[in-house]
Amino acid sequence: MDAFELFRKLGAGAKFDLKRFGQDAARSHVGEASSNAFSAIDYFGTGVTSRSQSSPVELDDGGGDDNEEENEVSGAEGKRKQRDEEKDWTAGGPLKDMEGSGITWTSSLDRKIQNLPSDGKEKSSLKRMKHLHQEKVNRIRSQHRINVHGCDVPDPVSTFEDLQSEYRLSPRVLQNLKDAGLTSPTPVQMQAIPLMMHGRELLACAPTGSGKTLAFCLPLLAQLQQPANLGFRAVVISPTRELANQTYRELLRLSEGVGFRVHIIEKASLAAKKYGPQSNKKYDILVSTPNRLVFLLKQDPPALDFSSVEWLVVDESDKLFEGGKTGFREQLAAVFLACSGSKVRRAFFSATCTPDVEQWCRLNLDNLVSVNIGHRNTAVDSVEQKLLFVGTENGKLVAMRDIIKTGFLPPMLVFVQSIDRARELFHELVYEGINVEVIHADRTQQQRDNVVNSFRAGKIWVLICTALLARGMDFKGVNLVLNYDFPTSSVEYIHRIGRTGRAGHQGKAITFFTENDKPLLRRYTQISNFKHIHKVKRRLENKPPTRSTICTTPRILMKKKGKAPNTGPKGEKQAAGGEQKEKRQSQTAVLQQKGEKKTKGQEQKRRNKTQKEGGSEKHKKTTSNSSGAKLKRYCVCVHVFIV
DNA sequence: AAAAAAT
Repeated sequence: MDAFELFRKLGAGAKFDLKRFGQDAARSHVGEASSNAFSAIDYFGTGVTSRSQSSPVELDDGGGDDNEEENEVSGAEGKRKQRDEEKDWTAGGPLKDMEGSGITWTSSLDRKIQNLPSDGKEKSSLKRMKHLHQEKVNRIRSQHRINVHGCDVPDPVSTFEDLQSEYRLSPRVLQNLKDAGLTSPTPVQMQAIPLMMHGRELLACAPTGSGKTLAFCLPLLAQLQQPANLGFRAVVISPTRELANQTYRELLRLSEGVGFRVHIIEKASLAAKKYGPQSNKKYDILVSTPNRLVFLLKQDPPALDFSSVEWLVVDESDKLFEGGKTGFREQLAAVFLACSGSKVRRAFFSATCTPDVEQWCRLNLDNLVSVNIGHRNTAVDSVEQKLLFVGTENGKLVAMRDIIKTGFLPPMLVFVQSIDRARELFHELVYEGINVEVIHADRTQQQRDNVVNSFRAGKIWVLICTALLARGMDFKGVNLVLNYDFPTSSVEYIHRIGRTGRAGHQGKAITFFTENDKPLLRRYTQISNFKHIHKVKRRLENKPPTRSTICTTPRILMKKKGKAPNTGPKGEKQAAGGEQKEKRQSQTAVLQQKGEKKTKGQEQKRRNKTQKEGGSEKHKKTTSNSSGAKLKRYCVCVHVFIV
């Protein structure tokens, strides 16, 4: 097996994480179950939801990746019920209308059947038609690798137009879809949209870049129908502000001309006035990270009213279910509690799903439907994955410079493990004459926003980032994801490389690994023979080295964490600033060597602009060295690929 | 294990 093959395994997760992480997750929550506020029974047993709990349906995801879980349905009773329910929906049995939704689930075929005269002979032929219809539905599902589990599952929709005819999606929204260049639904959209339109609670698991955002945004718009002055009727929760913002923008785009009021909380302090209970202006849809919601809900009186929420969407649900002292889990629980309305429905979406999340959904959601697209917890095959042995930390830098020098097609995302390492790598690369930026949670929101915008605009070629950007972010045309630091789990790996190869496009991912990462790699892949990987190492070592350039580097990269004692955040920043200043001069020197002369006037102009944008000057200075035009030139003159 | 998340 060569490195490539090995990596396939890593990404495709054959033996990779499923059981291991499943067990880990289960283990880490054992102690919590009784005390954690999110513990299902404590939490929802308090009569917060008045819905009748249908008996849990055994969910067999077919992947066999949750075998270690105890089966919740015990005894013959449960089994029988499950069989009955399955029989019901696979036979395409008649369905109840959703209360109050006014939407009939009945398919067009069923309507036809109802309209026909019903003597005995007709009936039997109709039965046959129904059977054929069900076969067709099954074919569509298997063709798109849609796996559903649950009872009374509506048919998937094959076109967006069907959403208009069957679910009264506004024509304007349909037009907005078309304007955005979206012509037909992706598999997760085909199945999840009808489900949400029927008010069904669901857990949807679909690969990165497969259109999950649209899969919940469309039904929100379609089901809320039109703006109402009721306060928030739908809430979407995301793990990062960047993702929340992206979802918000998506909702704005889709609802353009429909008059929905979509909102995102920018500053919690301003939030209360804007749409607190006493405010006149009522928004329909809210997108936010959870903690600021908790903050607002906790105020006395609460600055937020979630009593009219009809839909609560939890994006990246496995992330938001992370427990522990500092995890999101408790925050999520508080938000759930605040949605006190009787008709609140919940939907969970993610590319990866832990048994933990699934079990919670199974126990707590009303008549859960679980949708899985393809195999669970796998990397998308539209990403060409490569694994590169670089020996040591220094080797990473060598290989990184090699990639930059040999040529690559920007933009590229570079993932590192920690904020410190992000800073360090940025300092290393700032002088390479490329457009590099860095983003992590320690930067100001203004800086973060600027970086994301510039990256979207193609002004940044290399963006160094932490896990902040690992999930959900949809940057069009990221050509390469570089895992500079080895990901700490398969789940993280899947999300990171999922920033490329989206929406059917091709992408590339390279992952560096060192001697130190081997145990991790071995653990993930259960591979003990590194013979072939050493070959890769040799190849790298035989390359005409760019070694002369690394002599300035090790000091920083080898630096141990927790280095300077008693430097608070402030002291640290100042120190970094000083360092930066010093280095900026040397950078200028490099640039001039390369013939990138700039007049003083230009320089000043740029600086002013930078300051107006509120970006950090040190960063902006490097990125603004190059405009879009220069980027193009770069793309042309460097040859496309690497490694 | 680290990152992210309110003011």
